[in-house]
Amino acid sequence: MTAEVGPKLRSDARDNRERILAVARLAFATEGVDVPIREIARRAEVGPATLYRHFPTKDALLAEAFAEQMETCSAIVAEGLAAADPWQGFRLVVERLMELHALDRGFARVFTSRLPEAVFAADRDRTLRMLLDLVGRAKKAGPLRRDFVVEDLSLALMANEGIRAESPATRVAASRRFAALMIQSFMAEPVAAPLPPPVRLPLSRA
Amino acid sequence: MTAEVGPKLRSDARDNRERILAVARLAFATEGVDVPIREIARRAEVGPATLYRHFPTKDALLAEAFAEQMETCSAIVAEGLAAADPWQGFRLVVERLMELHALDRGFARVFTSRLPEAVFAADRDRTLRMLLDLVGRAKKAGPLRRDFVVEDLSLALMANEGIRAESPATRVAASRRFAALMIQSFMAEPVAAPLPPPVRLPLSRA
DNA sequence: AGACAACCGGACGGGGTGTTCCGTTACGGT
DNA sequence: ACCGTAACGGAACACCCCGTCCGGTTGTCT
Repeated sequence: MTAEVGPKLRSDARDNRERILAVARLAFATEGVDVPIREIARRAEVGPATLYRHFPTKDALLAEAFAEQMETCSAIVAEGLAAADPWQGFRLVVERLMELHALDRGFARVFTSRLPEAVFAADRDRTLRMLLDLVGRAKKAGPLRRDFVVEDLSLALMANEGIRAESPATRVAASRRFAALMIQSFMAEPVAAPLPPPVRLPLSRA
Repeated sequence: MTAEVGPKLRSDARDNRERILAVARLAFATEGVDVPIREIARRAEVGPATLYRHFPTKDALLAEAFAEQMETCSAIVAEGLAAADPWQGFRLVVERLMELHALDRGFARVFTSRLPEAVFAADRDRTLRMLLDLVGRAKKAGPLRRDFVVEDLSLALMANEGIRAESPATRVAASRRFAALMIQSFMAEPVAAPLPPPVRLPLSRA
């Protein structure tokens, strides 16, 4: 997964490459995908040209930076699929996916778009297929409403992306409550369950 | 509301002003608030300077352009407040607010931000106060869950804003289903109700 | 009809972004 | 220690955005 040693890189080049990726991951996660390339280069103490030599385009950088997050997504769904109770598995998947997306603003954006041309398409489709399986089981087990479709989870993830807040902490808190609400709405024979604490959203500027 | 004749404008100036506003409303609604000023000027067949003479800043244009939408928001809540059944009123408010926000991308953004410095603050607060009243009644009447807070509606509106789609039609359709789901999750003693048709979201680029 | 004020639009300067050119540096094998 | 070459980074390119200034044009009032 994280190997791809490919062509032998010079030591300084390899260092730079990894430093750029680390900086980019942090920046994209906390500030979103709109962080300028130059800024990432600056923080990695590297010239813009160096960055472009390693990643021929911004999409390439995004793809590389989010590869592990994409992997995490698959892992989350796989884990949910492995749960004894399909409904609890589904529920867990929704909660953890939303938390992941709330923690990494950039990844959320990329996941619900098709920014890196088709780099993620395969992974995403694989994940969605697993999810389809899980949904089927959760319906058969009863608690998931029959008219639920996988697209509803995409919808929920997109919606989750709309939640903005000054700090990551409040964003995650808000996202948690939102996830709980969505799960409520996905139940076939719902029973009102307690929610995570409400969050006051102070109308950020962006 | 829509009067404010203020200083007598020359006939051509008044024409331009209204044309700019019409174009701006359309552009902001369909493409969001990030439409460049110059582009709006171009579509209104007017120079940039003319636009700036009428609206000294982009925020001023936004404020003026969305004034009527803001009014509509108040009207929607007022109407919900006037309904015989508070829960039906609340439900209607949620549905209509979300539809309004889905129809007007720019307004949704402005409503959940504080872009025009404090132009909308008063209206928004007034609307929120009415909403608070409605929420109280809907709780007292029973169907609205006790741990619901007004911030949950803000949350839902923000989330609604995250729903992107190529065409306004699919966006509205998706938003409608989303609203139905959210309403489900707001019920104190929920009973699974049928949902609007599911929507396939073809992963737009933006 | 004429004259003045108000209005118009093209052009300007300042700032920001993704991407590329090219002269310089320094790694690493001999 | 040496030197070929991979890798570097600052500057520059092309594009887009905002907000302003200025000389020409047009409406309106006498």
